[in-house]
Amino acid sequence: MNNDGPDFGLRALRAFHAIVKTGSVTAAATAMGLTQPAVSRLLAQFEQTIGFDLFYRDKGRLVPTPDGLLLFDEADLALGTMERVRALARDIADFQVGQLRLVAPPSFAEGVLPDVIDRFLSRFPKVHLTIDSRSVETSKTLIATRAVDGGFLKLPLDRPDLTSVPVANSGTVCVLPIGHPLAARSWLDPLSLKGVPLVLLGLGRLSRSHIDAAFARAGVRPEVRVETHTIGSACALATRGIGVAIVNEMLARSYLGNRLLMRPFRPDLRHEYAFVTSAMVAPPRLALEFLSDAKHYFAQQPKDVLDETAGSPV
Amino acid sequence: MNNDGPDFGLRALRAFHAIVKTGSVTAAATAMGLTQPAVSRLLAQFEQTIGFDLFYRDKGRLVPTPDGLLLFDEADLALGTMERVRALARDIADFQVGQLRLVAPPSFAEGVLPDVIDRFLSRFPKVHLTIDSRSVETSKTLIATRAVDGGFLKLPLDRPDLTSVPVANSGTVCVLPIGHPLAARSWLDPLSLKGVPLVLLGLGRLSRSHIDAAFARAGVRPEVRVETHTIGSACALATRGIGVAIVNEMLARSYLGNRLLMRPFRPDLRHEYAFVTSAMVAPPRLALEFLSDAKHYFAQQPKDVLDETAGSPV
DNA sequence: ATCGGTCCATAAGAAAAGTGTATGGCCGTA
DNA sequence: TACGGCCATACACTTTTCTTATGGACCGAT
Repeated sequence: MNNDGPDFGLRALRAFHAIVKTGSVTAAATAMGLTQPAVSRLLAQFEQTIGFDLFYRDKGRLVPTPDGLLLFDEADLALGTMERVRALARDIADFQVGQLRLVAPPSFAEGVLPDVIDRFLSRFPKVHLTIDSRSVETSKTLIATRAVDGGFLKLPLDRPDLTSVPVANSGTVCVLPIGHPLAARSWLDPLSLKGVPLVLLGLGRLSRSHIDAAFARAGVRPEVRVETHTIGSACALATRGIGVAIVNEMLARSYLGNRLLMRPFRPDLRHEYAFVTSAMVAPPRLALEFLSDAKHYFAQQPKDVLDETAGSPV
Repeated sequence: MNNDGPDFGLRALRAFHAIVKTGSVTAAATAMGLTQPAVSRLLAQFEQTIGFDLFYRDKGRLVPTPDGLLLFDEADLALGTMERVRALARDIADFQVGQLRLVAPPSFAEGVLPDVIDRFLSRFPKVHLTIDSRSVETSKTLIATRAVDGGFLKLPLDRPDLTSVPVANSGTVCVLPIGHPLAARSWLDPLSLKGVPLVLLGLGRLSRSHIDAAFARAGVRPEVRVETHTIGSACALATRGIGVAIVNEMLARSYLGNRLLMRPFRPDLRHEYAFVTSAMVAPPRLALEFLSDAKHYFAQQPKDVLDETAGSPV
């Protein structure tokens, strides 16, 4: 590196600065939280290092030399920027600055995340938060490559380069408009849905195959009226009476409005979501903080509509 | 002072900076002239001080975290300004920057100083040099109050707040045009100057009273044709045959040209000049350097015209 | 003039920080 | 599997830096 020129410590420069500012070694010492001899030595050593006197010793008092004043201006600047480094380090440590990039499924981002985000941002107002919605595979790649800091994905995960922490566990419900004949039942199963127009989503996704399997086991052919891809649209269709939507309960709640209601679907198909980060390295601290908020949020959410309506049908 | 925030050393910051720049602890260590464990420790300690990780430990390699990169930019700046402080300190030590303000009598500044200045400035090209000519009293005050760093004054000095170092010792000569009748003599005294038109200077100054006293002792009334105030003008008058000038020999040399010559004046009235600084504090280093050049200059000047023409008259 | 207070410098021992050598773990590659 | 590069830790040693104690110089006041 640059090895020319005198090499002095930060403390020495600070001592010099403080002496000029306060006008005496003693005052500088108290200002720095040191004893007077310590500062005296610091100064003496600093002067010896740079090779010229910073102060006249005038009857025991220190008076800056022209050289000293010349150096002081520059030292003032340098200490200022050092102070900025310290301040920045503190801010980073306190999450006063920073950036967090996450991915989450659209329904997750629309439904449950806003509350978590609200809490998170109130804790870290200065943090820049980004939440994208991508396809599942893209999300996994983004997380694994650390193009984003983390994200919410549905379990199970098939990739070893991802680390997951389960945060939410939801059942499956049927969403139907108020007044629908089946609304009288406290729960629904494939048999009870025989011939009933359905709105299903996620053709090709794992959760969808579970539904299909449940119907198959019951010997019922599902009357799929519409295939869609977001819970929001499925609920919108259900609202208009186009069909009964069979969806993730937790995510459906946000879209119920006042014209829809839920009834548990049986068998109990579970949807488990996890906060996922790259397995390569430790997740960013902000990601952990966000995860903490997410856990907190889910911890105080009603577990399941099944719990609320536990009991026998009608 | 500001005691909040993490306090880390310059070495730690430099180590962090070097690691990011070189990409590895090992490379940073060689760049800093340290061993790898030393830098490793420095980094570990730095991270502990600021409270968050600067690098991912990815399979044994260090990869900067976003936080680390954030801090790096600021650290880069700070180290840059620290480098500027070091450079300035070095320049000050090497007299690559600085200012020297002196005072000197006009004839001094015109006659002998240019050579000294030449030498001084060739040694310290970047130094800003100021030389003023003021009245003797003003000069003393300027020096004593350190409004200027030093100056050349004629001895003796009557003030205890000034420190003087004799640098030049000159005799008194008569300056007369070539072909003047008295040029035949190898020296002149009041008696030989009886009735000869004279050009004298410094009415009221100490040296003038010495000349008057010499004439008085010889019982000769000086035939003063012109009173003037600078040696330059006295010589100019002498050139035109207006009168014989009795002046400081050393200072007169610069004004002789090719139409004047000097003859020692007897009695031998000495003019002693000293480099004067404030007695309150040590003189600035640049003043001492200038003094050194002045001494060097006078050391290789012919001592006195008396020495050259030592011998008997005619 | 002497005394008390202030200020700076130095000495000496103690505490802290920094450094080098040695060593071990981890990973990628031959 | 062995080797080489990289990082972290352990331990002993050196250097720096701190505090306490002390002395000298100066100023103002009694």
